[in-house]
Amino acid sequence: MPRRRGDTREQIREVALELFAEQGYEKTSLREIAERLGVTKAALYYHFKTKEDIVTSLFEDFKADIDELRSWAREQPVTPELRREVVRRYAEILRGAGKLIQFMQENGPAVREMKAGGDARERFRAFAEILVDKDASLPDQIRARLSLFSLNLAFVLRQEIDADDEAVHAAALEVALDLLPSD
Amino acid sequence: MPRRRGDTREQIREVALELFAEQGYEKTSLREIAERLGVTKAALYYHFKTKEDIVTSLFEDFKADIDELRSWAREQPVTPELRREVVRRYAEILRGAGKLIQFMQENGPAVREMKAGGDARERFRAFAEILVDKDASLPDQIRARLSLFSLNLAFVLRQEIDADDEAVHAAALEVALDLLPSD
DNA sequence: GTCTATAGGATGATAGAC
DNA sequence: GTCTATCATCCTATAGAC
Repeated sequence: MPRRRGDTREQIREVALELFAEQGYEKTSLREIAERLGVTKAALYYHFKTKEDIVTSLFEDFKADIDELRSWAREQPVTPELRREVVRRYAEILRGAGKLIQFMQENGPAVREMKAGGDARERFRAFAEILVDKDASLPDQIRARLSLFSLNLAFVLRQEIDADDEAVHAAALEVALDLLPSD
Repeated sequence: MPRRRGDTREQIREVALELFAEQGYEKTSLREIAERLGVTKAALYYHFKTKEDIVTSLFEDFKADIDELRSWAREQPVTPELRREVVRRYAEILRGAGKLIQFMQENGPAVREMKAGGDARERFRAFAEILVDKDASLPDQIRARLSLFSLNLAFVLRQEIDADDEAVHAAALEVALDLLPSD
């Protein structure tokens, strides 16, 4: 059965993300990705210039979503309600990006060294500055970071807590909103 | 200048932890560790049977501290004050283990596959069950996990927030205590 | 677009001399 | 305890045929 035209690139992305999230970036070889797809390594190199290029491609949609949210937020006056809305929208973006978040979360050293990873971390950092005043107390600074983190963490906790994804997600969002400065 | 007797094993541990935390487990080769110490790879293999064995050794003190805290906690009646005290003592244990925590945190896939790593994660999981009732609400479940996590996270945030380590640590502890169920 | 074949190198680990 | 030398295996990446 032949692969449908234009499908291969997308299939590489899917399999790569799956493996990167599951067993890590370094431990996942291009040979393994190719084998799962029933092609050779050389075929991968036709679609992506390097291994890192696959990661870059994986981050693209996520980066675009985050940038859109950030530029929207920049146009609004900073109020407690804006902050809550930013967290809600951020949570919505994360929903579709579970494996990417897990990959980012659990492959710090590898991600840090890649351009796309550094960009994503920088975006994450920039969000914290929307959620809390620069001169807020240290505990509030930490709470704001933890708020974003609680959403990321939901993906890890789902495996540990016995409850369905929808419920965990809703609960994580509730916790995240509680962690914002009350002003 | 000759190395002092019995020092080499300890020096290997120090350099390895430094590199594992900084650039990741997989990206750190035994050659690199040996080079930093001015010895050869073969010398490393005299002190440790495998690369994973170095990690096992790194986790040993931490595991002992955690086990002691857990068995102490088991003998106490579960009250809100016990929970707060457990978090305080956990925070104290983490203080001396910054790089190990960072390594654990940022090398999920590698750590997960190693016996010592799995043990450490299991201990972490077990702590959550002391901090919150099994039948507590889902948000409270998440908050309890996030409480422990906030302490871990302090080590990462120190680099990002402009404040001295002592202050960040104290603030992280305050946030952690706030996240416990109020009962 | 996908293949075979291979370059060029690093890696974890071991054997055996000193 | 530390060394030299080596093994077997894996890796990313490329050249060139089909």
